[in-house]
Amino acid sequence: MRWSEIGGQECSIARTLSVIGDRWTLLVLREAFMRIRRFEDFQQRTGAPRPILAERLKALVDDGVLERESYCDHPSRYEYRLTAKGLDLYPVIVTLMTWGDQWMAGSEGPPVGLRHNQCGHVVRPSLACPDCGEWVGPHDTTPIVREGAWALDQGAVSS
Amino acid sequence: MRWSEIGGQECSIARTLSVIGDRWTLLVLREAFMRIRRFEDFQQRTGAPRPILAERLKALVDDGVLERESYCDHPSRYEYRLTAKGLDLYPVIVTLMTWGDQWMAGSEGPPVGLRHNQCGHVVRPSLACPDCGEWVGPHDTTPIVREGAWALDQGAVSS
DNA sequence: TCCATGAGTTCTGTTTCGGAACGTAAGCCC
DNA sequence: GGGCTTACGTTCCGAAACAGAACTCATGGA
Repeated sequence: MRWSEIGGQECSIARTLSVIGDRWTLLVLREAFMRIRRFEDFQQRTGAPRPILAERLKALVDDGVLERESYCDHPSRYEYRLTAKGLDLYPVIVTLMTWGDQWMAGSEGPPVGLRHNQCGHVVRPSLACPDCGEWVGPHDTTPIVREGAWALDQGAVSS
Repeated sequence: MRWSEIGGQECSIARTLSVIGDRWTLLVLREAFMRIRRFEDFQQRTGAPRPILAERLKALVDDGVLERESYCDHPSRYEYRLTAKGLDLYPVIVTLMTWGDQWMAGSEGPPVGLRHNQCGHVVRPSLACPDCGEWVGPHDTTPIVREGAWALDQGAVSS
C-alpha cells in the first residue's frame, strides 16, 4: 500500500496521520503553537528544506489546519495561523512532548515545561475520563469496534 | 537539515518524532496496542511494504519501544510486544484517534470507541492537569523554556 | 545603484519507498 | 520422497520523495 492512500482507511488514526503524518509537519505545528506564523521563521526554527516547508504549509491550509492570511500588500505577504481544527491538535503535541520528556530527555531534564495558568504549576497534563474523571492508562480501556469497521475485533490493549 | 538528524535537537517533540515519526511506525504501534504481535499480522493489517515493516520493527526494538521475543524454535519465530516505554505511547495513540474521530470521521461516525473499564462508558479521554484536575486546552498553559534551551522564548500558545 | 528582506520556486543529485520475487526452515499430506 | 503451505524476513530495482543550493520577484532603504 502507498502511504498517500492511508487516509482512505476507515481508521481515525490513519486519517489523522494522512494530515499530520508527513515528515516536518508536526514540527511546523509545534512552532505554530509557539506563535510562529511566517515562512522564514518556520524555516529557521524547524530546519525543514524550503520546498518541503512550502508544500507542507500548503497541505495544512488545504486540510483546514492552518489558515493563510495576508498581513501586507505590496509586496504581498502571508502568515499562517492555527484554525479551530488546528488548535484541536494541542493534545497530540502535548502528549508527544510528554513522552519525550519522560523517555528522551538528557541529563539536564526537559527543555520546555508547561505552566498551567489556572493553578500556576508546571505540569505534564495526562489523560482522564471525561465521565468519571479518573486517570486513564493503556490497561483501563477496551476498544469497541463498530460492526464491519475493522478486519479483526481484538480485545483490550495488550502488554 | 536532514530528517535523520532531528533527534539531535534539544526538543522533546523532535526527539519523540525521531522514534515514532516515520511513515508506518504509528500504524504499527496502533496494531501493537490491539494485541497484534507477529510480522505477518502487522503486514496485513497496516498494509506497510514488507521491507519497510521489517526496518521499522527493528528500529522500534532498538529504541526500546518493542521487544522481540522468541515464541518458537525450529524454525525460529519471534513476536513483538510493547515494553513499558512503548505502553507509555498510549496517550499519543489515543489523542491521534480522538482528533480523527472529531475531524475526519465519515457519516457513520468513528469506527472504534474506547470503553472505560472502571465506569463502563465509551469515552474520549482528554487532557487534565495532574495538580488541580482541571481540563487543559491550548489556551490554558504557558510554555516555560529552560535557559538556553531554545532560540526564541515565545509566550503562550497562539490562536 | 546596490544591497537586503520575505516568500516562495526551480534544479539536480541523493535517499527512501514500494511491489514483486526470492530464500529459508520447518510441518503437513499423500 | 515430492510437493504444498506457513512464517519471517531479504534482495532487487524502478518510482517517488527529499534536501541543498541557486534563482525569481516585489519592494524598501542607504
